[in-house]
Amino acid sequence: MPELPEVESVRRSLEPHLLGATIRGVWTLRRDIITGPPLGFDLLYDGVIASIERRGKNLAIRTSDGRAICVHLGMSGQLYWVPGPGASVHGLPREDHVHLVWRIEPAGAAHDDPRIGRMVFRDPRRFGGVWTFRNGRDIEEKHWAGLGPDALAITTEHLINACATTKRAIKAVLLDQSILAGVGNIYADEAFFLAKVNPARRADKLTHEEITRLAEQIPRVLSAAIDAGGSTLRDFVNGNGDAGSYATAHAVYGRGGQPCLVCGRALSSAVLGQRTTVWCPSCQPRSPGRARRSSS
DNA sequence: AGGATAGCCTGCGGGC
DNA sequence: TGCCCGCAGGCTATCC
Repeated sequence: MPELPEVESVRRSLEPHLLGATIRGVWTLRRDIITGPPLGFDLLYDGVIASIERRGKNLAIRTSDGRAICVHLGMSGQLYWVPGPGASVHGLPREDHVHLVWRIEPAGAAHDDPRIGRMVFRDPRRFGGVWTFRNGRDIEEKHWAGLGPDALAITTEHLINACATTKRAIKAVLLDQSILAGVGNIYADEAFFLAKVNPARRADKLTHEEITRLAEQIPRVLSAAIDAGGSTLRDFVNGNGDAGSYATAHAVYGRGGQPCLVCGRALSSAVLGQRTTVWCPSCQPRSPGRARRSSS
């Protein structure tokens, strides 16, 4: 469930705790969520954190000596800060499904400095994971090489080109991280509604006007969701344990059968691109340019 | 080769 | 109350 806005909320909330601080301890409670060398060294032990970056739904944490890790939250992953000194899972608010813990101290901290804390990776469903890189450049050059541009930086031209060469439904195209990185099921449906585009339409049959509207609405809805701290449906929290409020703004996601907020007609729901998809049959007609009745 | 599909995994809600 | 089933979903592997 964490999509671009949720991952960005995590990034922003962790950044002040991490930058310039040193990793003084690493506890691996579940090794099989790690891809790559799994030693403490590979998980940035003794490194000074230089940056925490995001591309699509991925996070990269880099140390000043060139090491780096990539964190992906999958759908139930959490990366959060627990203030205060402590080791491993001892004293954590939730100890189930915790897979990795880092002890982090800011520069020059005394042993009881309140800025000391732990960063915790927790992932009940284990669709997420951590990738280690002794050479941090391998993240862009290898691990992220197959990702499309970040969805916040989408251009109309890029989307037009991507749509021209595929017969897939536009919904499947937006979910394809090699075309655009960061959009998942929630924000895809929201962007389709705002752009008045039917998600089942074949990508190569879309008009330039429709693609232009999508290219405008995708970053718009993502930015609005970031400003709200993301969407919390069940258990998403940012790095400080705070829920996001954007779920209250969802116009279509999770609202199948309920009235369209614009026209009042019942929203349709169907599986498309392997994902439950919700849209308004009146506001997002199958034929562009003219709204008409259609069977749900 | 592009595109569709199965599988990974746990928690939760609905139905009985 | 308790059990079983279906569903949720990002991504990879595999099949067609």
